[in-house]
Amino acid sequence: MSRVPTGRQSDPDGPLPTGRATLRDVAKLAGVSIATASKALNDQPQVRAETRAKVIRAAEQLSFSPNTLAQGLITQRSGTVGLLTSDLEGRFSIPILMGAEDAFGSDQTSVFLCDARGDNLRERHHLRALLSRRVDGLIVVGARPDARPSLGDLPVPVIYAYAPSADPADLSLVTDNVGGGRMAVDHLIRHGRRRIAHITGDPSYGAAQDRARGALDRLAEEGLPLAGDQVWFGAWSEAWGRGATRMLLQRDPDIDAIFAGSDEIARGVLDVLHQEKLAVPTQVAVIGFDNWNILAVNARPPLTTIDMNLEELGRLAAQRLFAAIDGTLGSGIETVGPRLITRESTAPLD
Amino acid sequence: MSRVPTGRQSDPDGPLPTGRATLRDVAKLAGVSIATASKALNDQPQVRAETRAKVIRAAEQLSFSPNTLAQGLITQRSGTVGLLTSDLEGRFSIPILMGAEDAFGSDQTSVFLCDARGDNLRERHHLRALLSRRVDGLIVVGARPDARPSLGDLPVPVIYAYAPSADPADLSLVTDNVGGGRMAVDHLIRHGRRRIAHITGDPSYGAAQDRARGALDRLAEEGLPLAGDQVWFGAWSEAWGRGATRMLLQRDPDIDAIFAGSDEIARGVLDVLHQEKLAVPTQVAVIGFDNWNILAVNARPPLTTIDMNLEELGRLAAQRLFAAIDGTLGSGIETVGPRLITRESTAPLD
DNA sequence: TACGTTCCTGAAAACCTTTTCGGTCTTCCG
DNA sequence: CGGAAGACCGAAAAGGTTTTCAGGAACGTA
Repeated sequence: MSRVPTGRQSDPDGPLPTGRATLRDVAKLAGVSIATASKALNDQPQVRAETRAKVIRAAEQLSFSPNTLAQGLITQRSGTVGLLTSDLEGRFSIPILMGAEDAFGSDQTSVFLCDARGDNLRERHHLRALLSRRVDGLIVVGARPDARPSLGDLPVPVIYAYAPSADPADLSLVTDNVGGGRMAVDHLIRHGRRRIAHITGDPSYGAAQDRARGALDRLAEEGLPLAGDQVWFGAWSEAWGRGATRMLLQRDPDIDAIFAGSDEIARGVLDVLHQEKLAVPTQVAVIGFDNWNILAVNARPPLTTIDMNLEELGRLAAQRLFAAIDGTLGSGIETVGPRLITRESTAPLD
Repeated sequence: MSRVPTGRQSDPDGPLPTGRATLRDVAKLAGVSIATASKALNDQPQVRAETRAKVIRAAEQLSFSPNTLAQGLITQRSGTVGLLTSDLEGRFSIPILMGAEDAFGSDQTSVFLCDARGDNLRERHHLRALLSRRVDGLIVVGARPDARPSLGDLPVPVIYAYAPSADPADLSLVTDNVGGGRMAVDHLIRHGRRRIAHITGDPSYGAAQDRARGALDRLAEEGLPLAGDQVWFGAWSEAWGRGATRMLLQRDPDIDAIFAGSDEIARGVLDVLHQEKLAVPTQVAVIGFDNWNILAVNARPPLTTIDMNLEELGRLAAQRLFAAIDGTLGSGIETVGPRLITRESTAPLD
């Protein structure tokens, strides 16, 4: 049974609009006025069932599809939002984007994607264009999880995702890196590991600091020392994972677990452990961070890791934005909890 | 020196619109009619310089930004295009998207991003929504580089990128996999390799077949046999790369180069070569395919690979689309040539 | 038959901009 | 000084839809 597109909604079963029929055409074909046609298609009550059926049939015949531009003009709502990102190629904006796309039903809201490529000027360009297009709201995804400058006062609600706004009056949604670090170490401890080291990336990243802090907190609670005497900060690369692991093993050959600050680093760690004939996970357990599938699943053995729940973050951003479009927007920083993905690189110690 | 937004263009130096001023407001403030205001801001000639200045000043004061919806309604051109993809998480749509975004100047055209997640119904949903939004054109990015069903006749031009349309009346832009395979083997031959093997992915992928064909063609030209007696088809994974390499070495320990059908596979190949104490590139050269940075750059040693030039493909798609919006669209399949990225995993044999 | 309800329908305004076309004012030439 | 040409400006229509409000038809009741 096939219905006609009504207002914003649309019926996937109907034929695709091949022409450019307008409401006027539908009305003429149905023998009613434009006003009646509109009401019939939008489920307004003041139209007789028989008339409605006539209109619907006409709309189907012409495969009418309402002009959203005109609707937006009159309702003062375009049904679009802008997603302004700074690192499309990076792996962070994509899951967020998917989560957001998911949360806005496809026929309710469409997403304009803009990549500023880290360039401030380009960001302003995009912003101008989006506002000109009368987007109903904006999601800003930063390149790295550290505070970024606020866009200031805009005529539409803005949500900062992944990278929080520097202005506490804005609403930001970020991942809980402290909790993630804690969760990683907790998992290792539960599996009987006692000599846990931590190799991570660029110390200028708040995320690196936060994950380390979470890890140290959890160790402290358990009265355990950090193996290797220090947090091994470096770079977010496999090469650093390899180098740090070598140094670490030299200083402290007795470790039984390594918490890597990213899956990339974890790959380097695994590589050197193999070289040194240390069995994973039986002798040394390894846990990564990010759940970057291509790296984690293909690792040898597949990598236990912390997933930052970025899709969830995107979904949440969309929901908050949606709520804010009518009502008023909150402020401050909200965090999204991480999730442990267990694979084979960690296992209970016998 | 600061100019006001004029028509479609906008000035990044100007203040961001904080309010919702309309042309009427600008006209009133400037003491002219709406028509004159419009003409002044759009660089129409029939307005005195002095008047124009007045209007521009007023527009600046109100930080006016024209309502693109209204413009679209009247010009019958929304200044938007839809990008309909099936694998956002995959690595293929992103570069294409970036190329396309790049080619459409940000203030000329904005991109609606829709991910159908491989679901046909969802694709039709998105399509309906996009047509309702009166996009000026459509780029369809398939999930894998094999022919996909055509969307049929639509009121806007459509370009199929990466995965060609099954209907030859459509215009498709794809990468040249045969050329890529040829280029990879050519590179190895030029570096003095004579015993070249090929390990690749799922044989049901046209891309796997095409790359293999290109490789074999080039070998034949040189009168060289394929080392390992066969093309090693399997899966697009590191694990297969590892497994195939082991089998290959058993059958033919004397190879001096391996062409991997993807960077993922190449990583598996490298892994086993290390285990077997075969030096790369001095004893065995390895070349990958895709130039997937995270895998290729971090490899040990960094991986020479074939880049499919996907950004270029996206840029080209945007250009073709742009041209088609006024004129008429071509048809058939156009290919984009690949590019060799030389890193350290291949080197001349002494 | 006249009148008050109830139910439907349609005319028209509104959203914001672009563009055409007619009108006014200046200027210059004869 | 009269008139033509040119420069500049504004009224109005158009684009496609939603929504308000007034009017018409059918019906029941007195």
